[in-house]
Amino acid sequence: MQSVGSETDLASVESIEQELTLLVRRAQKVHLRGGPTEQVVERAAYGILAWLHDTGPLRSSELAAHFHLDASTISRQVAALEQAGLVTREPDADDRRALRLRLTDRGKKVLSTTRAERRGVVRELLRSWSPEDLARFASLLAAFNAGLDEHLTGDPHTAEGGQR
Amino acid sequence: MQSVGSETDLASVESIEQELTLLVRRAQKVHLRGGPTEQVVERAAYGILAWLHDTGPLRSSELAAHFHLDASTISRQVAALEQAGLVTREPDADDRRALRLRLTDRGKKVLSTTRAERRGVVRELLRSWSPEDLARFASLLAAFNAGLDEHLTGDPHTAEGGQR
DNA sequence: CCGTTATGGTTGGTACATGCAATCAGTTGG
DNA sequence: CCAACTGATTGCATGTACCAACCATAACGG
Repeated sequence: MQSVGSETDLASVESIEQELTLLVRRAQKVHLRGGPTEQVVERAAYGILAWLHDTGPLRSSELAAHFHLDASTISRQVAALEQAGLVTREPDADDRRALRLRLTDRGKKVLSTTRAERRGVVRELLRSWSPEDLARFASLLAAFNAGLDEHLTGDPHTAEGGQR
Repeated sequence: MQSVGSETDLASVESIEQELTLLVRRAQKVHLRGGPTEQVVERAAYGILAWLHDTGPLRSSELAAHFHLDASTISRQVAALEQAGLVTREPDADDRRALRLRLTDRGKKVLSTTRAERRGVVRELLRSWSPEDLARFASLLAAFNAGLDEHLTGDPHTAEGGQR
């Protein structure tokens, strides 16, 4: 048998599964205001603003692919963001069905304050961590996300218990 | 000043915040059936079953405290679990207002298959990781969760940007 | 040129997750 | 015994998400 995985590995996997379950449940509560006088940015909207900011104008479909969400979900969230004046939907010259989403100045400002606040919470949470652990955690999280992305992108069934 | 945090640390924090945002969004999709012929266990219900199994009979309020959720949320989810025959609500002898929640045999069976399936996905996702990284990720996640727990338990406001 | 099929996006309907406010029942301490 | 408290449930509102149906435009094939 090729690299069975020691008992220790299994214990790690079990522990990771457990902690992830808890994390996903609890982390949603760390939901923040867009700043002192700013409007609230929905948890879902924050991710969109951030990704739009970091990667430039995108189409709805590209956002949906990034988050592995249904197009309709993105559509509604984007509609809300536009309503709030945080993004604009410009017709795409190349394809008149499509729209390019772009942050407004207001959107950039709201993202910036919200992001600062969220980073502040994370920094506070990790206040006592060593720089090495911080760096490790960052890189392990990124690796995990990459694996998750692949898992969700590829065949959505291969990764079962084993046989089947 | 005490350990200002180097630029590298800041970059790690930013990266961690980013990855967590994505993780929380994406990880919810890894939602599984309770087994081949078993009923579906809601994402929320899985956590309850698992915690109940691992720590023995609990009250609703204790579950709510563990997950940092409102009592009403737990109440509904527990009602659904009872409906499905996965847990029982036994009157508590000490306090007749309270109920002790206990897994049924069926609940244990469903948990066991669901958990196996989830662990299978995680194992698959982490297939290529070194044992060291697995162990590190497990322990860092646990530490992060502990910090999160503390943050949510304690004053829900102290962890702002910094001064204030 | 049209049909046919494919693609980008929106809208209707539905389900789950969650919080707050109100309520009920039982407990505790004057 | 009454007041204040606590465990739990229920009503109501909101956010997140999916699927199915739909509209508009594109891309192809006669």
